[in-house]
Amino acid sequence: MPELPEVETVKRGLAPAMEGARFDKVELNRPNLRFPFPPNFAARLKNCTINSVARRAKYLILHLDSDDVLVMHLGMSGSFYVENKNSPPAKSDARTRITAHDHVIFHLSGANGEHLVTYNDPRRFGFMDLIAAENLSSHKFFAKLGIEPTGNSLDGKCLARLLANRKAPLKAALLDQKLIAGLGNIYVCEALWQAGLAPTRISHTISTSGAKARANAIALADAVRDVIARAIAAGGSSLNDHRQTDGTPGYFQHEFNVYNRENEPCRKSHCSGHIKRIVQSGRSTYYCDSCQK
DNA sequence: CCGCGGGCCTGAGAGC
DNA sequence: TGCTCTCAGGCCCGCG
Repeated sequence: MPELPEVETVKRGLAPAMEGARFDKVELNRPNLRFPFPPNFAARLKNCTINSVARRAKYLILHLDSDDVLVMHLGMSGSFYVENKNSPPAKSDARTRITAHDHVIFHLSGANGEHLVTYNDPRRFGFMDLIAAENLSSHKFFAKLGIEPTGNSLDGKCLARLLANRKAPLKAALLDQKLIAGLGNIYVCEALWQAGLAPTRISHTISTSGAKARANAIALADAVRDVIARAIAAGGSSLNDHRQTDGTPGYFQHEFNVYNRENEPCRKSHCSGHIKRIVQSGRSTYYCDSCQK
């Protein structure tokens, strides 16, 4: 599922139930997800209090009152579901019928009440790990991550610097977490369309030298930040697996301009092109070859 | 160092 | 109905 906007949506959904709360019990329904759980996983969490819920790139990070940090990744199909133990869900609740692949259940109690937080992940590409707090920033998950596309720090100049000397097509460069952290297949396609740039274009042609290349860099940086911000505001995109923590889907898929729109008309004003699908580095790319240059 | 392809898993949907 | 095939939002590893 999840790219940055989906993980950010999940983070915001988890925070009210988790921040300040204590793990009363951790149930594991299998020994591993993508990787085995770390040794004594449940015991090391039990009775710990969660100081804060954070996100870096597509990782969820729970800072605890112990020496451990709980790091969680949703992989392709992971989702969390939050229930208040003392107020059962309404009959119309979006999730009640789904129970297969509930691999981890956190039992929590805190100032906002008692909650069950359930992790579900059909494909099990997600994982959970405990990392020593003092080693967090140097850990291999985080040491090489690039800039966050939220806020204002990713501007044209910064982006041009990241793309300098790169021969890979823009699509591959934007997917590289070491350059920009958190973009995935959907939002890269959407940002390139919004910026009017072809996904096949060689990265270093976006640069700080020359007025046109500079304008391209600014347009692309603006498009990346705008797409991510709008997707977060919409609660992310739900194709198959992504759910907000109350079981409802995200809504940004209704705002897709290219993703999953093969053969449909381009939505850029005055463009009469149609959306193409090609494969780059083994992944689908959707774009308009009429207005993306 | 850089860029690419394969593999990890299950499920949904298309085509026969 | 049911089989087989393809594809899916991520990431790591190893190769050239």
